[in-house]
Order: sequence, then structure tokens, then C-alpha cells
Amino acid sequence: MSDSDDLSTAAEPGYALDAFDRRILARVQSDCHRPAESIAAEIGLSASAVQRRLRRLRERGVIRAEVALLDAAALGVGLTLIAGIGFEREHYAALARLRALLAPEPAVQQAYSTTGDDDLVVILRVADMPAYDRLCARWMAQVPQIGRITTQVVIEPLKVGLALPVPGGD
Amino acid sequence: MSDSDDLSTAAEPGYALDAFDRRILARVQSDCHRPAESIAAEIGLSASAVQRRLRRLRERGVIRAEVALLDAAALGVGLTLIAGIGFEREHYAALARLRALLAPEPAVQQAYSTTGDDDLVVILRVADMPAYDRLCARWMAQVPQIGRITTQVVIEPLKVGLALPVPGGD
DNA sequence: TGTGAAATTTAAGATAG
DNA sequence: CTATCTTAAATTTCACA
Repeated sequence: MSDSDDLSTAAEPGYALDAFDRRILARVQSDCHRPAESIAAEIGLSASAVQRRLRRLRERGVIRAEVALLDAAALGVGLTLIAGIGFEREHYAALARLRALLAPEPAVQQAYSTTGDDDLVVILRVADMPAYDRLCARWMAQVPQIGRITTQVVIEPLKVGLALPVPGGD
Repeated sequence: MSDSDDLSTAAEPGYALDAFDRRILARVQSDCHRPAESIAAEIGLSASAVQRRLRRLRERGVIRAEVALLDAAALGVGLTLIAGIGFEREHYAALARLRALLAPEPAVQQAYSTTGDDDLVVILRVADMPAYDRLCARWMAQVPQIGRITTQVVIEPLKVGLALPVPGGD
């Protein structure tokens, strides 16, 4: 129940978004509590049309979830870290094991499997460095084939969000 | 209006969250449309008490925003990239200029100022590589002091979310 | 904090352009 | 597909004890 955001729910293709959909999406992705009528007035549609579209967008999975964004400092997880993880070629199979380990971890905000220097890039939020140390120690213990973990400490999060660019959303 | 998530709104300290607050937060951060009564029943509180707490949490900035998470593929921004940006020591002042440039960029999902190999780590979503090329070209043109941009292409987003770990939230 | 009433919002259906 | 209107249900807001 803790983590809603694996990407298992992908929107079905085949249905294109029209300009109205995009304008609705641009609005709910910055505030999903706005009444349909308020959106309707802004984009020139009736409230029921907006509700109909919202329902369909949710059903199709275009809207994946509606969530509250919390203040990290208030929750005592003020430390953000970016970890680049690399595997040696001969242990590449162990990557799958680590992936399975990372996703359920509450401290893990995001995890990306990448090309380039790292095999995995992980963004995490913890209370302090000792907490991060404990995490790394656990991972290394459970997946000893990890080649290296390169950690960057975040000085300041300049922008933190998941709002996607919506082409005709203005 | 496009980007709600710079961190300008920090929750005021001085008010501690109690166990009820944390249990409420843990729930709304995975679904902010849940009726207060449903949450209330789960944590053993009345619906209006939950509403009152939600309002206070919003006012204090503990709840920073309530937003819809959209499907990247449906919006045609299926390509995720992680860019590490570095400056030479003598051009370090130009970093502030680039920071100001990055935040308003719709393609920029997150930007972190970091210690370590990179001065800046940026996660972005674009339609395709040419789109990314254009972005980089613009940045390099507007801030020529950029030393290097090391790009990692995301093969697969394993976990994408902003749900923070909530200590007593179960 | 809880209870209960009022106001708002959502949801669903029916009709028509 | 849309707008409008109607009805019902669900939810939030606000008074008060």
C-alpha cells in the first residue's frame, strides 16, 4: 500500500488527447481539487463535459493518480541524495535483484535504470547520513555484486515535481 | 502557473505532527481524493477531525500541493534523461544563471544542486533526442560557461514518485 | 474532540442540438 | 461529440456543545 508509483499502469494508446483534454490535464496536474466548473469556465466547456473527460482520462490511465505532495522538512527527511550504482559486467544479472529491492524502499523516491556511467540512478530522501549509510550497507549485504555506489549529496532541491510538459495546455 | 513545485513554500516549524497527522499524511499522499470519512474510519477519528487536520496541514504547508500524476507516454514525453552539469571553478558564478533558467523549463522535472561530480543534476522528460538536443543547445548558448553536460538515458523508470517516508504512518 | 445541519461538489441520467 | 437540466448522492464546511 505504501508506494503507488511503479509504472505498471500505462495508458492505453489508440486514443488521442484533444486540446480540451490537454488543457484539463495541465490544470489538474497543478491542483487536482479544483471543481470541474472552475476548470470548465476557464477553458470554455460545460462542467459536465469536464467531468466526463476527467472520468475517461482516469479510466484510460492518462491520469495515473491524484496525490498530496508533502514537505520533506516537516517529515524529518531533509536530506536528499542521488546515488549512481554500477555493476561489473560479470555480475550484471544481479541488477535485477537490486531493482526489486529498491522499489519498495520508502526512502527511495525514484529509481531509473540507465545507460551511461551508471546502471542505476536512485534519488532518495533520508533523515541524515547515518540513515543513508544503513541503507547502503543493507543493499551491499543483500546484493554483494554491486560494483560501486557513487553518491552525490543534494545541496538544494531547485525544483521538485512530476508535472509533465503538456503541449497545448495553456 | 505552470510549475507548482519550487520549494519556496516551506512548512513552518514549531508545530509537531502527532501520530494522527502522520497517518493522515501517509494516506493522502497516495490518494488525495479519499473521503475524510474513509480515512477517519481507518485511523479511529471522526470525519470532521480529519478535515480539520487536513486544513491545518495545508495551511502550514506540510501538504504543499495536491496534484494529478499523468502518464508520460500518453503525453508524448516518453524519453527520460538525467543530465549532470559541471562548471569550471572560474565560471562558478554562472551556475546561478543556469539555475534560474532551468526551473521554469517545463521539460525539467527536477533539478538538484549537488556536491560531488556534478554541480547540477537535472531530470527531464522530452519527446525524443532531438528535443533534448535543442534544450541543451539553448542552455549552452545562454550560459556559455557551462563546462560539461553528461547525459544518461533512462532505459526504464523503475519507480517514479514523490511519496515521502512517513515514520508513524501505518 | 464529536455531532448535526447547511452548502458545495460530484455523479449519473435524460433530452436535445 | 456537445450543452443544459434534473435528481441523487457524496463530501466538505461550519455552527455549536
